[in-house]
Amino acid sequence: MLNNREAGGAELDAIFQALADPTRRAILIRLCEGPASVSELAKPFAMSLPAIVQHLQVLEHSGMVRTEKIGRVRSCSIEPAAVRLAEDWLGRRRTGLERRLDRLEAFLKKP
Amino acid sequence: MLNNREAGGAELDAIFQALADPTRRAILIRLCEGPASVSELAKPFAMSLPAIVQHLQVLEHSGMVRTEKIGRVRSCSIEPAAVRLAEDWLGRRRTGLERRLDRLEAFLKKP
DNA sequence: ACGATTGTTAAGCATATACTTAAGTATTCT
DNA sequence: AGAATACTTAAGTATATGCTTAACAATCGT
Repeated sequence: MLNNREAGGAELDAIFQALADPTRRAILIRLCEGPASVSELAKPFAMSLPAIVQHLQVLEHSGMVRTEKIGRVRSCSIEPAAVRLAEDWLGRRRTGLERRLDRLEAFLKKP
Repeated sequence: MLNNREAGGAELDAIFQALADPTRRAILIRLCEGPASVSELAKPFAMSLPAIVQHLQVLEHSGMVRTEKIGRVRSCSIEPAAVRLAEDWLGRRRTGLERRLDRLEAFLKKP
């Protein structure tokens, strides 16, 4: 049987899982502008603060967000390396596909 | 409040959700090699056939896989456009981040 | 010290996910 | 026709997810 290492491992599980929710994607978009506190992040949403904290935990567990508590405020920032992990996985699929389509094209063009 | 259009919409929900499972990612990897039937796809896994069919339904709902039944066999193939949708979303985050880091760098280098 | 701010913890709930087994349907082969 | 193949459908189950409210810390400004 295939294990999940071949498909990219538990790290990608957590990353794509985190990306699968629109609230979490919106949080990531916001964090691309720069670090923010929990309540700053929560402000745009019609959702309780604990709900946002839970989303942040999912994002942190995925490695795409890092948080640090200073005094009473927790500062959240994005971790580009983890984001790139997901992008790279998709990129590898695409290049695999392109290779295959090139071979197909070459085959069809044979004299 | 932010709606999920700003975060990319329900289409991305389904795509990232589909990507969040290692079995489904392994199926996608296999489909990059070319189309396959349901039981061909199922063979590498220690899982019942209905379980694989359910994974395929998730993938199909995400738009990343297209299936067509011919006779008694259902042929599954990958849909590169949907895969690219996810990659592009991540790419936009990265370029946003890079722009920001460039601005930061420029600021730090000011005389 | 006191009150406001900022976040945390816990419990509960409704729905969704990832499977299973058992029984069915449609095709193809002989 | 009858048996084998390739799914399909249905029903059940265990765990995970996305929220909620209520009550509890910790820290900061005055």
